[in-house]
Amino acid sequence: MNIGQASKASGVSAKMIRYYERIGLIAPAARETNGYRVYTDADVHTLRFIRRARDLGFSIAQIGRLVSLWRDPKRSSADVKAIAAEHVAGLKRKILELQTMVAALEDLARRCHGDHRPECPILEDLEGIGAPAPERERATERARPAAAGRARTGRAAAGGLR
Amino acid sequence: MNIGQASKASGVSAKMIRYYERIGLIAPAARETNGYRVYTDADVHTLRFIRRARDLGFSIAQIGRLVSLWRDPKRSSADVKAIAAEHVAGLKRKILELQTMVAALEDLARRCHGDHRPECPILEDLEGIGAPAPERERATERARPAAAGRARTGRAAAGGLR
DNA sequence: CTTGACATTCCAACAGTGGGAAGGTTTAGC
DNA sequence: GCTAAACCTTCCCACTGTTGGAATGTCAAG
Repeated sequence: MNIGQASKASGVSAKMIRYYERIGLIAPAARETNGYRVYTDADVHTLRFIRRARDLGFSIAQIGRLVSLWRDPKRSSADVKAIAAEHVAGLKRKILELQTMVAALEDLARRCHGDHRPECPILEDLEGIGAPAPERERATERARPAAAGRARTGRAAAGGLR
Repeated sequence: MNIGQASKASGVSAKMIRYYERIGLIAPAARETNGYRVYTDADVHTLRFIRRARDLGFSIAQIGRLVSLWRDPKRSSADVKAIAAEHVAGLKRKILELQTMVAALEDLARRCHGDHRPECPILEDLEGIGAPAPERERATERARPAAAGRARTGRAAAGGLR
């Protein structure tokens, strides 16, 4: 089976299959004399596993661990469950973060007339009008009780969630 | 004011300030004779605006539009509101996507013993045991009613959501 | 033999952000 | 006046995944 067939059969694009091979998530495929990669049904099975795991939002690193466990007959289901739990925790953190944004935005949007006039509570909020205290160094010293800091850090980390 | 002070005053890292300048989100800063960037209070104000917008999850592109509107005295609040609404819609889509994952994962985790034994419903799901039909081209033809397709596309796009 | 559908590799881009190197400046202390 | 620390500058790389394209090679059908 060529990469195109494996792609169709697994739902993973050929580009991604090559990428997964390159980063070591899957073993290098065998090659035909012409250099074409060859795939077996077992390979497709693995690719489908990966595809499904990606659909569930697991990171590549987590999928690597899941695949190892999957291949290991002596695995403990506890180890699998731990990875899932870790991932769920990350998802929930992310969801909360997004929900916080939605709540703030919907509140602002509700108060915005949304007409031809320029006055707009959304811009006023971004501008910092409604901020707790108007001191000069507000942005750093600000009351934002660690929420700001975590939002920052969380952003990079959360973006890395996937 | 040097970039370091502007960074502290705005809560935007110096790295990011330079980056925002490079991609054109903010105008190139004036330079001192030594080549150092100089910032005014107005610049810091803009940076704080951007910072707050990032905290609310707006993309750089959206922030660019928001800043333009902010600067435009003849703006319509409707335009601002539309950007916010667009963003909220994206956030909600993302939240739903993540919640769907959480629901599936929690269901699987609930059914997983999580002990020393290898049997694991989580791996079985990933493997495709519970899949609707075992035909060869399941993954592509699959009933996954556009949810998979959107998840795929949505992933790149959603990753790009913020 | 040509054409089209494959395959290959390599390079770039996306969104943001952090890290660091290699170099120039300024400032404070001595 | 010298030195060290704390700045600043530019440039390149990394991350996460995924897609796109270019340049080139191969195979099958007409």
